[in-house]
Amino acid sequence: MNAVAEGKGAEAGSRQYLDRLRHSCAHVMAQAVQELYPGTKITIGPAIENGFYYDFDGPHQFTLEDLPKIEKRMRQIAEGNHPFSGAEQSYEQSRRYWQERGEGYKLELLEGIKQRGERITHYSHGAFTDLCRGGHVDSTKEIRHFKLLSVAGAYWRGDEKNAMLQRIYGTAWPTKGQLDDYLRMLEEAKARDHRKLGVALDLFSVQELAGPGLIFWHPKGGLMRMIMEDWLRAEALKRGYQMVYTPHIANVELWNTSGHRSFYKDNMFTEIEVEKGHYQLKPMNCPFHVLIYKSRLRSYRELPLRLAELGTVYRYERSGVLHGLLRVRGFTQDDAHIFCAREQIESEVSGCIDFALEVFKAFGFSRYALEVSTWDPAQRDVYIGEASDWERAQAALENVLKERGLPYELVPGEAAFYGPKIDVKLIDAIGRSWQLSTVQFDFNLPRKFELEYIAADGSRKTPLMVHRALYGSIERFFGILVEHYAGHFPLWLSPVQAKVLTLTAEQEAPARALEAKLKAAGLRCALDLRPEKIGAKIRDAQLEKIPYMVVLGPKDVAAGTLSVRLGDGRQFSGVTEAELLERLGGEVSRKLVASAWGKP
RNA sequence: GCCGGGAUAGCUCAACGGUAGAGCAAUCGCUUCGUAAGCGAUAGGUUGUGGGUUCGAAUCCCAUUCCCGGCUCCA
Repeated sequence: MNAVAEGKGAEAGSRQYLDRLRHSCAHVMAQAVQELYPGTKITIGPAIENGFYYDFDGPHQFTLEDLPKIEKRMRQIAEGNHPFSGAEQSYEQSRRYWQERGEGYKLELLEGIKQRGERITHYSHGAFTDLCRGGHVDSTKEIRHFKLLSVAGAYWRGDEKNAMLQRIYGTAWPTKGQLDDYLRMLEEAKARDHRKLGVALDLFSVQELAGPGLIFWHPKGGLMRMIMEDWLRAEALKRGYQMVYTPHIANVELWNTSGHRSFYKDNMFTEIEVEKGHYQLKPMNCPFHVLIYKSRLRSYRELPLRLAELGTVYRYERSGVLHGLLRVRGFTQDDAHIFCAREQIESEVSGCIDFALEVFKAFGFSRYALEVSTWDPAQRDVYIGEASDWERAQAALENVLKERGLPYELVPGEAAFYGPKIDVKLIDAIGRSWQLSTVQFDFNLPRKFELEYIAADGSRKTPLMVHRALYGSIERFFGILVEHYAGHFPLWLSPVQAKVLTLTAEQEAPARALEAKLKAAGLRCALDLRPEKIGAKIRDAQLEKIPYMVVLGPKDVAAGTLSVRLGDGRQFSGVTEAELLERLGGEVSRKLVASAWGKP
């Protein structure tokens, strides 16, 4: 047996070290599980984004209650200070080893390794050995700060035709501080969960009687959505988009022409029969915008033609994947399709990126990650369209980002079959990333629908089509906003911007007058006249996450000024009505979150 | 769809084979009070739904709907 050297150049805390630590932790977990639950078969146990998992198959059905026991055993193993060591094996050696132990999944993996002609290595620590390509820490004693998090089902090799395995997830970090930070982040994420806040703030609901994945926007959520839509429409018009409306269903012939009936069939709701026609709910808006384009002969002078719509689409999603507002069956896309000439693609893509950055800024996202998904030239046949168009479009996508100095990741082979794209992942307030905005080329539909325009030289040409969505889905974007702000929305989005709280019944008249003035100034204002103590009124307003609380008591009325409390608890006294109005108005127009306002 | 876990008052939860309860919210009174919960009363439930076991089911069994954690997929 030849010892295998591990590449351990990377320093502690690096991505490589984290992966090694977590993967090592997975090995230790596999050992603990096999000791505690004899007869459990091991499969694979990789490091992932923030931790690791191991998939098992066995007679014992794992539950959350098992985790502390497994953790305890893991600690004992880790403290044993067992070095990790690897050794190359012959195929025969390895096969015998796993056969003796009845580890069928390992034998299957071994066959794969053999077929690919890769080295077969076994890695061990203490009494435990795994078929593994390596990547471990030096010793189990480095594994100290970890926690098992959850149990879940997972298909062997991710294929639903295969056996369902049991997966245990965990997280591991080099220091206690990092582990605690991560666990705190998970707690924080739980507290901000848009599904919880959606109920607490009365924003939206899902109704069992209506069906899963269908969203009911309540008055407060609906108002916020309206503000988001109005703002986006106004921005779109400024940028030369033209708003359109299209139907929610269309004859199946449309979907046959577009190709959706073949490549998107599994995600479409089934047919509705009406008289002699068959119709289907739209899963995408694209073909509708294409039909508007095609409604008459187009000239190069009209290009770029930017058609935008807040288009509601319906997609059949399998019941198990639905998730609050983030994954639903009916949702509204801020969809636009830009029809342009080849020489216009760079400026159009640039305009889309510009618009996207404006959206992020407006909603307080300062961090994002960009991905350019290109084709895999080795698989030429799976893609539609001319190679020259692909190359040109991909170059345009990259050039725009380069010119702006925006860092991006190139992901070859990730393009849709109909065109390359830029995806934007937003990073929210607690560091999680969300895929939202997308700018995609579509080489399919212009061809399928035989789109054309008359060029300057009188010839007929096929336009290029760029599909772009910035919010992506209003439902999803809204859900992310709720979590990003933890329900403390900036003033321009807050359903109730200010609430006037009276101390005693004496202040009713001045409070009503103040409310009227704020409303006249276009602010969304509420009034709390209940005969409750001020502390109770403050508490209720805080729980509603109202950004401005205006307290009106006898002293304020006598002085002719107001006492203002901000959502973050800061208080200001002696504020005049004019100051309050100016402050609120300025904050709304500049889309700021409540910030410094002199000294309390 | 699949694996696992759930569903009790508007919300958060208790009761786990023997008459279904609490806090908050709601309603009605009293209290007029200075920055996160004043006091009292009232009302609110075919325990998600349908079936079964049992003298007796929120509790045990089966089916079903929806929700949650994942797999897969994605806006």
